Amino acid sequence: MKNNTKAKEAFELPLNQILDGDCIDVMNSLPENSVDLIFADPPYNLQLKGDLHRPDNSKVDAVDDDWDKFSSFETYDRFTKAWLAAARRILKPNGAIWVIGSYHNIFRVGAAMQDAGYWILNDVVWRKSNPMPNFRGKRLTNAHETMIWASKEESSKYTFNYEALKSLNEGIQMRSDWVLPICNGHERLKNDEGTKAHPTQKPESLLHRILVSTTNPGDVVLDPFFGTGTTGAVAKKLGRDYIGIEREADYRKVAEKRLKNIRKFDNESLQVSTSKRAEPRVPFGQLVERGMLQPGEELYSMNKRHKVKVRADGTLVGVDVKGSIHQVGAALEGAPSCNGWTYWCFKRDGKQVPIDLLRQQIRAEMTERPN
Amino acid sequence: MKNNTKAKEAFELPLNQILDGDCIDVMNSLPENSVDLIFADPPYNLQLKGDLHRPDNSKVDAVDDDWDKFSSFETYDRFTKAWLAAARRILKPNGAIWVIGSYHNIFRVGAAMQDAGYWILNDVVWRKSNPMPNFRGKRLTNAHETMIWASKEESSKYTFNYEALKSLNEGIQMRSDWVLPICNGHERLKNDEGTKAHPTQKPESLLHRILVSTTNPGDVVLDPFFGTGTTGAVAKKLGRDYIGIEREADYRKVAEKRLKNIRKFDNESLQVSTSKRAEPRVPFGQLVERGMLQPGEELYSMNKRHKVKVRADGTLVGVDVKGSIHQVGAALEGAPSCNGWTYWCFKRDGKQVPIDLLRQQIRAEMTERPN
DNA sequence: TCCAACGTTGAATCAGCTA
DNA sequence: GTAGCTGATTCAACGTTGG
Repeated sequence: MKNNTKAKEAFELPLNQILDGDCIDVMNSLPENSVDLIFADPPYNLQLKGDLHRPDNSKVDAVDDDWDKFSSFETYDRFTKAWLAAARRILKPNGAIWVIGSYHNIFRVGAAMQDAGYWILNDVVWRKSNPMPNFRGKRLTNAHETMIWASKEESSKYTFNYEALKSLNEGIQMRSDWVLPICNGHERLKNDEGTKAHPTQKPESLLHRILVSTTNPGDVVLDPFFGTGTTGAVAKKLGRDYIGIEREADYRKVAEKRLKNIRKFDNESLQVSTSKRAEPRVPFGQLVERGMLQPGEELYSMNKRHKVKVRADGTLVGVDVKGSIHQVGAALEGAPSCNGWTYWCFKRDGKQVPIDLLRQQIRAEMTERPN
Repeated sequence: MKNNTKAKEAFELPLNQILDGDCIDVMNSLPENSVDLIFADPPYNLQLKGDLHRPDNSKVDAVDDDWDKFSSFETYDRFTKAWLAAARRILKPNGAIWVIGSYHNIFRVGAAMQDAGYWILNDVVWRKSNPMPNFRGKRLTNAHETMIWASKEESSKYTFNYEALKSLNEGIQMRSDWVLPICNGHERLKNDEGTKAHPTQKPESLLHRILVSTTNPGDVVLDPFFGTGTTGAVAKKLGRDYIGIEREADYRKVAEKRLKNIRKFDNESLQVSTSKRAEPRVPFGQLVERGMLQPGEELYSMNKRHKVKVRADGTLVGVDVKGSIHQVGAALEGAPSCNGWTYWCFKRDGKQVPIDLLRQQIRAEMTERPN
């Protein structure tokens, strides 16, 4: 949504494409402040092999275990810092990032994110409903992966579709632990030999929840470790623009083919539940101006303990208090704040009616005739 | 088991006591290679700012204690490295450690553990069955904490009671995500004023599972951030020796009293009761996320009188009505309530199929491997 | 004594706009 | 930048009160 036009004008973003190359180089070639969301599934560094990403190209001759271990972590950390910095540069000021990992790498990644200035919003556990068991019985079944959701900086006004997520969860606030199956069956992409095309293909359900919750239609979503393109596939279905970066030709090929066959859902289905916050603000004074409430008319608190009078300027006056509907409600309740819209009622035909009903009438009129 | 006699001979360990002082100093005063397991619940460095109120205007009693305040990440990292090093020195070669934390600190702690030479065995998610909600609707409910289980070094022959844990879990391999309630009710210790004695008391069930799985009777368990002594209490019940370190006199006092009243279980009572699990709740949104139903797909009422469309967030939209499967069903029927699962059908191969069939599929997957 | 209604609480990085 | 005002927002357990 919103202010993505400026950057696009200055430098046409390569939308809905898969870019070939090292993700750090490619991200550095993109304009700063141009991307709404980044989803990153970086190498997990499972065995700390030297073949990962090695900026200095030096080959480590392991002589001593401790030293080798240290240098390997260091190499991984350098790589992590580099791609996180490149990613942060291209994020819009209100942009956000998701990174997924396992215990092998996620602690280093999370610390690097905090050090880079990202502001962690939640860590989210993907609890796999069908994980691989621990065959040797030497440890617990490794049944989850960890995702870190962070904004570009502490002050970022990040996107969070609270109501949509609540709807996805049958009316109960979504928690930080998500139960979803791993990617297998028909969804799991195979290569020409019939074996899996990518070792760690993520399920579309995971990306669905991420994109529905933290992006809006039309947003630009970038994935620096695109793989077989799950991020792009879900983004396309959901009417978001994607940018994929992948240096392995085999993966790009599989992803291209996959994306070609994806169709966007129709617009109506992409509408999600919104919160009251998103609705237009209606000043209380408007109810008086429009004659929906008369100056001098009495309002009653929900709990029937308090009575006040409406004044011509849309303020309320009671015993020893006057001010806005919110201020007077808070003062009478001795509360730090009060939502006057849901606190006050008026009388019609002998019945108590919440004033919020009048606001809803005005809002309904506004949507009938916008502007 | 275990060769703990040697160290004890040279320096009598202060077993089953609470030691007063800074945990780093105290640990440094203990002999090296002398402890079987360490459980650590260090300060989380929450960095809370203003007050937080619930929607009913009551104020959240936040963790604002001085012991949780650090001036910067750097300060926190120095503290973390120091206590982790002191802890590692006193661990036996085959010893192990558990550290618990939240996203505020756990990534820094995990990275520091790897840097210090600990070998991570699992990260374990404590999924709280009754977490505090996110009152402002700005993020996901922070419904879990993360624990890191690590051995002193890669080559350590750590203790893992696979079979005991499996029987704790009704015969199924224990996973890395544990569902346990937070500590409240009678278990929550109060001070003389009737308020909570410690802001972050951990549930005994958590320590029970940790000690059963990774220690043996007679092992020495050390807790450098003892607080009100949950680790000691469970250790005593389970016939392990404990060493607590706590610098706050108030906490020590509460813990002393608590521990005095604890009795060791006889072996028979170590059996845990297994309760039948209720059928897991499956949100309708999950059918959409998983692609079992597409956004835009049409659903039909059982009586064929109504038709609606599925949206990306798991809500339905029809003529003049939108909401959850239950809400829309009730609205269209003019009924006070409606079970959407049995009310709606979708079409497959020209036949009407109840959506409840899809829920049953998901439940079947879940019960293949319950936690 | 029991049940329903109501109140309390928990490791929390919890607002956005206008002047 | 910041001061001020509007006004949006909660789930599961446990405990207490009142009939």
